[in-house]
Amino acid sequence: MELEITARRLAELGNTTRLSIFRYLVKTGFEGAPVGQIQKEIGIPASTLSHHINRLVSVGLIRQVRDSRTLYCIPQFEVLEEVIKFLMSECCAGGKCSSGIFEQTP
Amino acid sequence: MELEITARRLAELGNTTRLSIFRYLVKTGFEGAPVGQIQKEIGIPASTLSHHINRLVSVGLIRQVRDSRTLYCIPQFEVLEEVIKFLMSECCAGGKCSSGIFEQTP
DNA sequence: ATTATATTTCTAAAATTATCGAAATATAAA
DNA sequence: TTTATATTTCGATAATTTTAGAAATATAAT
Repeated sequence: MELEITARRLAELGNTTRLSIFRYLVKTGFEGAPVGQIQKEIGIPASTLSHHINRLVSVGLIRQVRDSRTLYCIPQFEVLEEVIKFLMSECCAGGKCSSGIFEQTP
Repeated sequence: MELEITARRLAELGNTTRLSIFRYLVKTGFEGAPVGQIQKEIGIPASTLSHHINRLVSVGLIRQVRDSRTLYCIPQFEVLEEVIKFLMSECCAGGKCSSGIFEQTP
């Protein structure tokens, strides 16, 4: 179950366009950014952008809030954290990582 | 460039079968496991498994070492680390994560 | 040499994803 | 109420991925 949802989230992040979108949103922080602003940044047709944003929303990596005509996309840091945690579990946490830079504080 | 390769790696991890494979290998640690052992664990046809393993190899998440007839698959923790680092950059490192559990040691 | 084991390559079908123009919807401004 | 802005839905096509049986290869054991 957790593996399934994590795989889906990783898959959604595993596309250049979507990773760019998500990264841009992360850069904008907690307020996120309107779809139109993302479009200016990424430079793809609105329908294509909408499709990719929907996929990110579908796995919870983005939440949307409407302010009149403008639809804000807000990155869900907690969800990203869950993904990172999954990747780290049994790896860094288990002391298997070479560098140790991800050692969790006890 | 970094975004491209990271997206490809995320995409490879973003498949239930491959994530299971990779996770199993991570569990086995630095020695990794033979293809046949993975097959017993995951339970899919050899040709399908071979395909998925190849994809993981293609992005560097797995390295293969042959010992006579047996081909060992070894998880590349450093590569996984790179992926995690990318996801964390401008997020946790920038102090945007809610929990702070990923705060890097200064 | 023959047989057994481990794994891959080939091939082909089914499923999913990506792309984008055109039309539709929703909300606000004139 | 007409027009403009912001974004989505529809529909269709191209591209990629997934799946797996059958045949091939590679290496070792008998």
